[in-house]
Amino acid sequence: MRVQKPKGTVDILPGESQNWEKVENITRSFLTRAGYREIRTPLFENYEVFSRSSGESSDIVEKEMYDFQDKGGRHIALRPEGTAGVVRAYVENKIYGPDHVKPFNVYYIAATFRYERPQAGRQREFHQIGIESFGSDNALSDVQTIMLGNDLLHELGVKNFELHINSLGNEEVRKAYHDALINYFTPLKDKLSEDSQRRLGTNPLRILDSKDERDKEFLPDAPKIIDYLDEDSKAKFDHITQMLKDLGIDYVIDDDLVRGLDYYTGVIFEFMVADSDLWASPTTVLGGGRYNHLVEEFDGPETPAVGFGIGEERLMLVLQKQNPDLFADHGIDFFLANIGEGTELKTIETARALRKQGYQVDFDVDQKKLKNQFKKADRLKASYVITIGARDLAEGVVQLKRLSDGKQIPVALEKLGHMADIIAEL
RNA sequence: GCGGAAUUGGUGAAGUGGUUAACACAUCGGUUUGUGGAUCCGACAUACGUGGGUUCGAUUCCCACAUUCCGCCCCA
Repeated sequence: MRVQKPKGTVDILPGESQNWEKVENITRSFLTRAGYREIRTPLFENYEVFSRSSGESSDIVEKEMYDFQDKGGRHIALRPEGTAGVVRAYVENKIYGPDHVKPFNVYYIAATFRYERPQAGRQREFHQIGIESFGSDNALSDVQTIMLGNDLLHELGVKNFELHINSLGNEEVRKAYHDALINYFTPLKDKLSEDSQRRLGTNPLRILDSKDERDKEFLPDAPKIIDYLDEDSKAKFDHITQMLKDLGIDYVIDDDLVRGLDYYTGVIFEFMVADSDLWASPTTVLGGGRYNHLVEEFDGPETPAVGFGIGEERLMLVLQKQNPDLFADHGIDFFLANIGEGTELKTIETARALRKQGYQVDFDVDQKKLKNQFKKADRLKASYVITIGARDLAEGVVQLKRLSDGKQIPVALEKLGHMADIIAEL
């Protein structure tokens, strides 16, 4: 049988997988220090969990969802984003109850699925790193969320990202702004690109984001969301941006910033990376915002919330380019080479003992010639080779050799239990 | 969903309608058996994404499909 992975999926093989581990370990450590704990929710949910929260008319729901009927006739969907499932879990487990400390802060690193045409940094199965904070509407929680995104990217070594932020208001504000955009663009309809003529009917906000020159000339005079915000939203947005300024976090206010999901209600933001070697136009690596009504949508109590999601594949692309040192391959600590009668057992015993001391140790299970064993040690990028030979063994020693400079010393068998000391002497 | 390009061994690749598919790297074996990253010698594609067609004959021409990549839509 000739097998092939499904379109838009990838195998992450050894060599690559350790890079992911590295990024994920740094991320987990970072978020744990910030008081976020991991949540794991199902890979699939009832279809409605995603269709209702993301917006029935959003592209994600209309054409990108992996959904199917299971054998029990249930309409199931693979998660196309992380937030909805977490909100569902929050409500279903009654985490809004008094037993839980508020805000309730969680993170996840999870596989996510969208039926799309694959491209660089876009797959059908991909991974999102996300955080969500439930229970506070204070600007501090918005600022902290943005700050964590900023600091995490810095800690990982992303160099040239730009933070774009904007504010969407409540339901009424969005409605009024939506209408204003339609009123503005409708008379211009014939001059707009085909895509934007279509957007006028589906999602006029997206016209603001158009890359088509025919559209761009009309954008500067288009209505700005900021002029439609209510006083509270405006004051809060100012408060947030002021704090970012005080924290030394650079940002640009981006009137044209819109996000693909319907549930955002307040501040929204994207961290974008411009790298022409990677993408033709600046690409979002991290995006998020405030969503104060989603919990209610799931029949939970009124609960403000804010969060973000990182596209892990895109993050990896950027890091491999901008911080390759992070992925340096250091190889193993010891390779055990053995030669002569009766050295096999001593070899595997020594491997066991050294591993117990915390070292990465390997040896040649195929027992090839000494020369081949050394070659294998080189291939494994071993720092040291310990040669266990029958002649030496009779005298109670093994040979320890540092491969970088070839220096070799005999080591008494009894001392193998204290490898750190021996290496210090070498 | 729309438009474009690509598809030869483990890797990078050259190449032609017709008897041995170049070259390089890597790998494996050897260079007389206790020490590597050097040199030298040798081995290594039943076959050129899959299926069909044209042809006496196709890896080379045509068609379809698949996958990958690029741009758009959209998004992480």
